[in-house]
Amino acid sequence: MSTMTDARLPRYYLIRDELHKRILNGEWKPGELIDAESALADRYGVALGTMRKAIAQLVSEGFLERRHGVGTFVRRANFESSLFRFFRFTSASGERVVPESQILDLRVVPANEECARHLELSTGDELIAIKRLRLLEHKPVQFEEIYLPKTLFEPLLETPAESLPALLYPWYEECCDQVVASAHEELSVEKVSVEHAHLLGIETGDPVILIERLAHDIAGRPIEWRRSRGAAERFRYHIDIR
Amino acid sequence: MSTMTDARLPRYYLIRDELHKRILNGEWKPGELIDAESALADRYGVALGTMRKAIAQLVSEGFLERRHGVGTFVRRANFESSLFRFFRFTSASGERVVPESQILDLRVVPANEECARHLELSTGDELIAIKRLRLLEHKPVQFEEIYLPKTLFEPLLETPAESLPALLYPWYEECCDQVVASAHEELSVEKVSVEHAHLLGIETGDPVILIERLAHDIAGRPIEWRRSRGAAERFRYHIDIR
DNA sequence: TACTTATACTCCTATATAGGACTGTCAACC
DNA sequence: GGTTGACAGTCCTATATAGGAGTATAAGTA
Repeated sequence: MSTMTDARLPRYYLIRDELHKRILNGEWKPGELIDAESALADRYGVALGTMRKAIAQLVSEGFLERRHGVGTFVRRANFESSLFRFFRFTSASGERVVPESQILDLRVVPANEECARHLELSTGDELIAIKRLRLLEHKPVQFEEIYLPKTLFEPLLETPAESLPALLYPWYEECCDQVVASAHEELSVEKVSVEHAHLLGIETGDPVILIERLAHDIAGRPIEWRRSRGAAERFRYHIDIR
Repeated sequence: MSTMTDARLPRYYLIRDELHKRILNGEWKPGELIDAESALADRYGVALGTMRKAIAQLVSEGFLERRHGVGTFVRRANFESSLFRFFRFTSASGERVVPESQILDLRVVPANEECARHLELSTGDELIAIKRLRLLEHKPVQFEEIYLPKTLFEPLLETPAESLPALLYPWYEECCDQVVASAHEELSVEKVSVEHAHLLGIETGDPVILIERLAHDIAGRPIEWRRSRGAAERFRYHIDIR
């Protein structure tokens, strides 16, 4: 709770930290109304403008939300938003679609060197390994290999594979108490292997997009390593430069 | 944008519009220093805080950039995030290099439907079309097709192709008074054609990354349409989410 | 010449204050 | 009972003012 504030930092920033702490330690819960900015300014002994700047900071960081004439609220965590950058499938009508999931394999395996490195484990540590196809209109669009540290995802082993949902992250949260808060994605292209061509229903030698993806929890610990392959043909990615 | 200011809008927002106009109409060019905020506050007859808020708005929109103790500048496009940066173009010593340019063709052509659409011209309007190879240690790594509206780039036609630099945007700025202020890039993958395979020195059927880029001036008018192809093997894109 | 210092300019933080704009509630009215 | 309107509470805009912090340049000094 250190008020050992570094005096060289601006005041509004120190107050941002104080408020931030009160959110993180649960004093103000998601969705709740916090004190009025004028009250907070008094309470912290700063001018209104300074308090507003501190709050504005937290708003821009996504922790708070203001409603004119009503109050300032702790923002509900908004996962689901788009922790995926690539492979966002859209239907003919243009809206986002979640491909169905068909589990091909689910077993406990010892971590190989690559998985261990990414998940920050030791080679040989137990992992849950999932292989699955993602389908759109019953046609395969993606083949995924997913690796999870067994210690964190025990409940998954007591779940029949058929009842795992297509969207895994909400399920991780509900059943394993593991929240994915950030991710790193790497995209490359390869010529499809015979095995993958067969799974994806494309010609041998066609290009596939390979996405390697490491997901982290709030504390930044890696909790899921995933490799997805899909036909490159329809793939598009775009960015704006300013 | 327009001075038909709606008095119901906040003042700082109206001033944002005024400043925005001065940027768009070229009074302040990209990279240039604008007036001090105190001077602007006087000039527009508002308090300093109000002017700062207007400027903050434009900063967050990416039009301006502040430098403490120095001044406020019109922001230049930052190509750090360009998709091109994810091609592995490194010299033997390991540092990033700008591939050399070898012009294969430069001529005036009538716009086809696709170019006309992107550049917001009419089919048949005159374009300057450039085809060139990008080389690294004398080996081709990228093939580019570039289309420019002839009316904006006349000086280019009086320049011998050999003397065009590898980096064109600074040259556009210097010789044609055209500043690239933003761009849109789209990535896709294709199996290389026989022609491109030959140019790039790769096997027929190998995957290539196709990047299409539309560059705009400060007012948002399209000024260059570019299509680049490079071996997918050298390409690896990565991104942090959240 | 080479280094230090002054200084003048920039943006940045912070205060105190006044009133406007928006929202939800509750009492008064028809 | 349903509508209206006052009201209190919230965030929002705007002003005026003071001094701090960072930067570049020019003047002064060894």
